[in-house]
Amino acid sequence: MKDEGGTIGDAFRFMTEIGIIAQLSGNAMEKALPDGMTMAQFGVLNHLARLGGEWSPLRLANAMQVTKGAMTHTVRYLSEKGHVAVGPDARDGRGKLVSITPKGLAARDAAVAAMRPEIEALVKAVSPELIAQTVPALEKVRRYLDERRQDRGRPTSKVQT
Amino acid sequence: MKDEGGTIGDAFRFMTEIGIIAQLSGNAMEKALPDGMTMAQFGVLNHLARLGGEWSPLRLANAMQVTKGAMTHTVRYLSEKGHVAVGPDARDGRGKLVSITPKGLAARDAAVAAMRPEIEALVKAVSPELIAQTVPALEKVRRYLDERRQDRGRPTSKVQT
DNA sequence: TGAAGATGGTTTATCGCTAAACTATCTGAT
DNA sequence: ATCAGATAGTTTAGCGATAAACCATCTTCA
Repeated sequence: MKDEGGTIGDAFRFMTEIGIIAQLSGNAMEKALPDGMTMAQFGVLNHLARLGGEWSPLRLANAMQVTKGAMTHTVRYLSEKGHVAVGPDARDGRGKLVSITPKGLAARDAAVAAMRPEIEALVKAVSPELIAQTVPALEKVRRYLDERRQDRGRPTSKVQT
Repeated sequence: MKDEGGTIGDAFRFMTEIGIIAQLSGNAMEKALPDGMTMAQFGVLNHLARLGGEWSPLRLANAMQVTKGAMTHTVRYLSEKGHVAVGPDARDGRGKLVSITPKGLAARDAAVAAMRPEIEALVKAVSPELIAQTVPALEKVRRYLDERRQDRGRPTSKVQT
């Protein structure tokens, strides 16, 4: 690297740290979550709990930023556990509609409660201000990467949260 | 969440963004990398290229923050491609020693060259200062998580870069 | 010296993700 | 009205990761 220590080097460090944090934190959270719930499952459950309504698998996949194949798997799992209800879309014979069940809502609340102490410990140890200040920068990077992805991949429609 | 919008909420956003960025950026990099090289393989190759010498798989696993089982797989793959040489450890009949080959060095250099334009575009689009300023906070979070991991998991020895 | 426990590495089971191929249905243009 | 192309969802193959079980070897200590 002829830029050693410069902006490229910083970006490299940035991405390395991001990767490790994602892995370690996801792992720590999954250990804390009840009933062997995974972060992928929690993400969908939390999304449905916060926004409510009926979502097609594809819309969920876009919101979670994963492929539709991955969402097929996650939805099936949640459905088997009774955490979401899956039905046909009356207006579109190809489509399905997913909504959270009371059991799913309870599981989501339990998951949030289980993660809270872990997150509180992290925030306290690292400094609440530091974390809060970092969020805008992360959002900017995420938005950039998301736009690039739309360009390169197939036109899977815009992400609509 | 009774803390909606507070420090817990910030931490939650923080981790969500981190997770998405890790996934999208890792994915973008792997698309740019030559010969179907993955980030896991590049990580090991880059590590060996920068620090040199002979490394046991376990030490590599600690440096990359993955389990030894994962490293077994990555090392075997790199070895099959001729990017690393794997031999027995003369001082320890159980151990192995891994070192980078000239071919591996060349592959690593090609990988760095392939990633550079992607990273430059990201840095330019997001702001070099913003990224550089974020790194220390990320390092602090990563260190915290790493320490927690040592506590919880089996005592796999300290990480020694 | 000899047995118990620690440690390095591999393997297997399970889950997550992507990419790409495939089915079924919808839409739009002629 | 029909047919080509777009779109929703599933499936399969392949890689990454963890956790846990399992060998082989090393270390320690009584």
